[in-house]
Amino acid sequence: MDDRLPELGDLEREVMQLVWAHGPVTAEVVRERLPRRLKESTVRTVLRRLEEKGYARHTVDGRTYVYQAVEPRARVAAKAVQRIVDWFCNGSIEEVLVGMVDNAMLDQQQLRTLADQVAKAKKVRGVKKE
Amino acid sequence: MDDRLPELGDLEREVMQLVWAHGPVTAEVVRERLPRRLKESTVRTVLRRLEEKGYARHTVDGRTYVYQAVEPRARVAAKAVQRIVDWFCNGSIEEVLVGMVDNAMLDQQQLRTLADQVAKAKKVRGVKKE
DNA sequence: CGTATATGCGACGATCTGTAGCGTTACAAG
DNA sequence: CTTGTAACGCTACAGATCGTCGCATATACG
Repeated sequence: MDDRLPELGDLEREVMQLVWAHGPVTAEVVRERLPRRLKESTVRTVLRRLEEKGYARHTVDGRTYVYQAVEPRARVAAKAVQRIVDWFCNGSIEEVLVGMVDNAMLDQQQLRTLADQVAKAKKVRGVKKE
Repeated sequence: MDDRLPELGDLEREVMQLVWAHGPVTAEVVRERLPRRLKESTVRTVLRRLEEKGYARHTVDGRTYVYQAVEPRARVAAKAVQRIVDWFCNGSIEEVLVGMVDNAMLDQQQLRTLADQVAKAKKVRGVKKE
């Protein structure tokens, strides 16, 4: 229940972004969307590694592999943050938040607004829950 | 004003924790505090790399190097989080927070409490500012 | 059954890390 | 001044990642 996903390299993250952005995708689609022009095999290797690392999963359509994210972007981001919190602050989220305010990345009002939005978001789909 | 600190390895992070925990320290002190028994040169190398990466800085006391953190732990953690937010969510902190609530790492009430604590913390040392 | 095409595998060089040996230098005692 | 000692930086080296491919292979389709 606590799968620690491995870190991603720059290209890997870039590709993962595409997978998240454009629903299920094929290596070819990813290749087209990428800013740099990479060889098909490069893209496929990245996709495969992404799957090994647990970020993506594929299904076969004819003879084509279609990849899609295992977990939504927000959840993965949240886990990454959790890891940061563990590494640096013994799990004290508060310390991090304070640091962010300190660093002017976020102010109290913003934080409060977030709390409201989050509450609302949760309520909206809170019933079905997973 | 936007120095992106490089990532740290496990040992590097462990050592950095010690630097943060026990004020200015020498390689010897770090070595003693570490759980594993490493050679002095190993510790020195890590400390030096930590300095190259911008996490620590040293001053000379006699013929001994005394290391201390460049930035407080909370600020570094905050930057790390900021990076995550940029990577995964186009800078939308909200999305991450929602993800955390979703992931049961934190609930709305906790979030609200944090907002209060943060506001208070800021007020306490808000005047003198840095 | 042959051809085109999508796939996996293996590889290579660059970088990062953990870990340490070693030559060098500065300071204190003889 | 010479020498022993302690602290330092430098260089190294093996193991893991990552970005990037070339290539042999498998397979749907005509």
